[in-house]
Amino acid sequence: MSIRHSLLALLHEGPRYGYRLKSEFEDRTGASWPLNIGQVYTTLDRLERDDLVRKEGADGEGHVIYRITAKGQTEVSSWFSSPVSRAAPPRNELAIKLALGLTLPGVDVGAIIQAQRGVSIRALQDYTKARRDTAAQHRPADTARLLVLDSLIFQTEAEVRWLDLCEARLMQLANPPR
Amino acid sequence: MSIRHSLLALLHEGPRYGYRLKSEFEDRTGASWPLNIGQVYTTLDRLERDDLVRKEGADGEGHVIYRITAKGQTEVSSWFSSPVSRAAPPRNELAIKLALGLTLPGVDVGAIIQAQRGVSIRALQDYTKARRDTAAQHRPADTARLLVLDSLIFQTEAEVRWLDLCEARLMQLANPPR
DNA sequence: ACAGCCATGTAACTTGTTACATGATTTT
DNA sequence: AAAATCATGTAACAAGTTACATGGCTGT
Repeated sequence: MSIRHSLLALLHEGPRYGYRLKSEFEDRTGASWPLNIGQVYTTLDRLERDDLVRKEGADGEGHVIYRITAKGQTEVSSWFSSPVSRAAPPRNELAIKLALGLTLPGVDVGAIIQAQRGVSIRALQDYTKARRDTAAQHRPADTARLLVLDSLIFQTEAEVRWLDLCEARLMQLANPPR
Repeated sequence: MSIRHSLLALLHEGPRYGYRLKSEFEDRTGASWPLNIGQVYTTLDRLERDDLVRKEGADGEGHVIYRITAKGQTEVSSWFSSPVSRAAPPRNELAIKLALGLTLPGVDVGAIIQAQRGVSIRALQDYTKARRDTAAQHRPADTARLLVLDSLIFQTEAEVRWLDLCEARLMQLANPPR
């Protein structure tokens, strides 16, 4: 539901055409989450189907403009005002992999942890570099991109620390304290 | 692809029937990620379609048994031996919401942050309680469940700290340093 | 008798993803 | 002249989710 709501939120600011929605989304969230342009058009079709936006012919330059409806505005407001539910957190593929690997014979969990730590630390460096390269202006879009990068950095740091903990717990399992 | 691979991984240990796969998955990952039983059967159908498992009539008790194929075993091995890619991290709905909210007029980002912090801290308490209640035996399945809870705890802690940072950055934006 | 778990499935649906086709305009 | 970007769309598909239907078996 992220893309759906994101496009709707951007349309809340004013009528836009598809390609511009893609640009604006990426401008605000950075290159971390690229948005396939095809996805934009299919999502717009579905938003229109659900009466959240209306397709309007063409503007001066011949662009196909979409305008948010009253129902769409209600939807955006309720999206922004309701917190992201932590009742059913998204499945964490890494955690699942380690948890299952631990209980299955013939899986070298230690090797998985080490390989993953390498990947995560490299990702962390990339994010940190991207963060340095992001203009520290005080334009909202810059701040937005910084926040997204910070979020990825925090998440990845937590992942690395979790991997360390897993490794420690793994040793406990190998040498169980009597 | 998580569920697909999880079921395949469990079948790697030996032939199973659908309902048992659900139980074993939840036994190892805890109640954090419930697995809808319907999902198990549809996923098994698709695994069979892709020649990763084979449906075998019935065992002694009349259960519909699935057995992993050679192709399936290859798939499981490559899943366990390849790290989770951080090249295209899953979209973080919370980060998107804040980033967009920051650039849009009429969105009270401060309120979002506070509401979200409340939700996250409550989730953190629930996870911590669940962790205390989880048997600290040295059975692999217990360790697995502990690791999953630790993962959720680490992630949520990181989220709370990130929210604090967002709040601080928000004030900077409101009172830009000359 | 009733609730709850065990057990198997189907149908309809959602979001998201990719590949493809097409063409105009702009930059190198 | 060629490459890149702007711009719109369609078709096919994947994974995941829910609701529904069905029935046996077990414990209270």
